[in-house]
Amino acid sequence: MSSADPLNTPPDAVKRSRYTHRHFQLLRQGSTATPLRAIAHIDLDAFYAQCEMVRLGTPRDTPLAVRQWESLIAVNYPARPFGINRMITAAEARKLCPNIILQHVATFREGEGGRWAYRDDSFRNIKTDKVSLDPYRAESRKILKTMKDELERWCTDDSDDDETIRLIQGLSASLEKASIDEVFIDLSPLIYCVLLRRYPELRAIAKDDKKDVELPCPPTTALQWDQDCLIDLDVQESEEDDPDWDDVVMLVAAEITRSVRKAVWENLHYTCSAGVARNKMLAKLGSACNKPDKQTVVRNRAVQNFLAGYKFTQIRMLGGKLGDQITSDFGTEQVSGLLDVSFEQLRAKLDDHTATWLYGVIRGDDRSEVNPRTQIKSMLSAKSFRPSINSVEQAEKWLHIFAADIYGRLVEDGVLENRRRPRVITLHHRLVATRSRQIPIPGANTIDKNLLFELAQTLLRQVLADGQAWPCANLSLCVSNFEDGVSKNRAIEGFLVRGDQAKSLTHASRSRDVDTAFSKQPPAEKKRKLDEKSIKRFFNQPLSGDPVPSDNNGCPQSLLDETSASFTPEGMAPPEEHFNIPQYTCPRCSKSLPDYEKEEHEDWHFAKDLENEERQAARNAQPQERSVNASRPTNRGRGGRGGRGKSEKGQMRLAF
DNA sequence: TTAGGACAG
DNA sequence: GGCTGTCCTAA
Repeated sequence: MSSADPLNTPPDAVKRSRYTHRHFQLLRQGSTATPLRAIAHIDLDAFYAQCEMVRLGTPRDTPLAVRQWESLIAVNYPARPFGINRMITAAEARKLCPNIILQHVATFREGEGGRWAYRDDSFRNIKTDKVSLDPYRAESRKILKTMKDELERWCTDDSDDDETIRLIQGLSASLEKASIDEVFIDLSPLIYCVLLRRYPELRAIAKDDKKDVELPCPPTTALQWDQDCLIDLDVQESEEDDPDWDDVVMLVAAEITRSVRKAVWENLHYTCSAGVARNKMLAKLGSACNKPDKQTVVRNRAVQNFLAGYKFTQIRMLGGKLGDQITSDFGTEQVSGLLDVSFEQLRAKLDDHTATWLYGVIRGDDRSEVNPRTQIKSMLSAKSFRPSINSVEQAEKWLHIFAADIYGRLVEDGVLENRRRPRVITLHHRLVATRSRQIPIPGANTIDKNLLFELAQTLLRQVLADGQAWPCANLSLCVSNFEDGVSKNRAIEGFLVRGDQAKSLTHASRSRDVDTAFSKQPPAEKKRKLDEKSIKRFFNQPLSGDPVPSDNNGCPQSLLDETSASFTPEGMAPPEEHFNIPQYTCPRCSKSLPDYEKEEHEDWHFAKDLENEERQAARNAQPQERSVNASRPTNRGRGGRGGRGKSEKGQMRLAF
């Protein structure tokens, strides 16, 4: 796309953008297909170390590391010049930097209730204490909440006129918690808002039906990049060229990202680094480029240059066995080395999906969605034994601690209020190889420490009966398969009965939470023995040079069409525009509806998504259709259903 | 549904 | 290396 040569433009022609009205409109729903998409990856700098600095009030320039037994699990930036990293021991760190603060993580201790505490002597008590990462989980929730609030601020502006309000109503950025210290944010809908406000010429065409007409060029000849780290442009590109809309998009994305980082700093005193780019893969690589406390922008015109410098094993999903196999198959670890390999050659060694994905990803094409997941799907409490333990009594002592740990976390998650509860409990046991046993958690019982312990005990007995159990090197207890509590199910069922098409889906809403239901993958055809299937979560859409969208989330091209009758829920849409009542524009299908029908309409989308999900699963013989696509709009729908107070309240509490 | 593995931070 | 967490697949 960056190879389009502006010099080919006839000198007397009006200069047009390379991007069309359609590309711009697709920003609105965060389509993966638009080249104007913008994703941020934000990564907390040495997160556990920062948590301890905040908790202890440590000056910013003081070296500090977080200790877990004799290991270091996080090292702050001031400590790094001393040669301290996560590979060395606490004793070695002390030698390298006598003044370093070595803060041990909080621990549970046998016989001291189910509460963790920071203890001066925990590192001497590896045999009786169990690590607790709860303080970091709590800080992570606060940070996410702060980020979410700041993003929310970009959605509304007091100076917005009615027209703008109508166009941007209901839009928000989706935020994916990728781990305890990382998030992905799909900034596309926010950028749509900002561009509409700042460039009235775009507003004028928002209603235009000539979607494939190029946009006018941005009314600027130079962008102010002085606050960000920029990746250099590809060789054939020049900073002297006038910016196009994708450059403007990146500039706004960087501005929003900066404001999110600023909010986290000002409210909570955490620094973070960020990458801004057109997709998750590039954003993630970008965030690691300038640390700490900086952000890096990978413009579209810099992508080839940026990627050429990487080993492909640094790209997500290629850091393991698959990356190793590719390295040996093609005799190179470099992205640039793989660029010389033809698609046919890739296909000769890899299955079609992997080959297609790899071919795209090393060229900067990644269509994976930002999945607005915030709820945790499993909780695990684990302990490694060195030396190994050798008796049921010892094992059960740990089961008590695991049960207390998990119970405490479940309480924070809302078990007491019946919002969510796990349905399965699993015990993992490791000798040399690892073995596990799982059983359902009886739905009739109230979950408490005792129940968890007794179930764990049952599992332990099964494992013991199963074969050799001692010595045991590692034991862990995990609860998973969460289901939503009654309040939420009632909400779901309440609207499921209105739509005939959704009736068959009742079980889906009952049996798993929304996130799980929509991230399920259809089975695919047989693969090579090497497990390369996990890669499929990146195959969202067939790769194609054609940027025209082919969303398969349930309202395909009709997203932009006024004639989306076939997707209209019976009796829900007004037959015509009602100009004198407040209108709501659905961010999913751009349909205008009276405000009072907003909830029902969103519920309908939700039900439709469930249905599509089912259909996708049934249609698994078609490898190009990935159900991953169904997840984002659905979850977006969830976020938008704030009017349905009960479910949303539960989610907020759970998430943050 | 169950058990186990890959991958990541 | 220890402790999490997510997603996927074979049976």
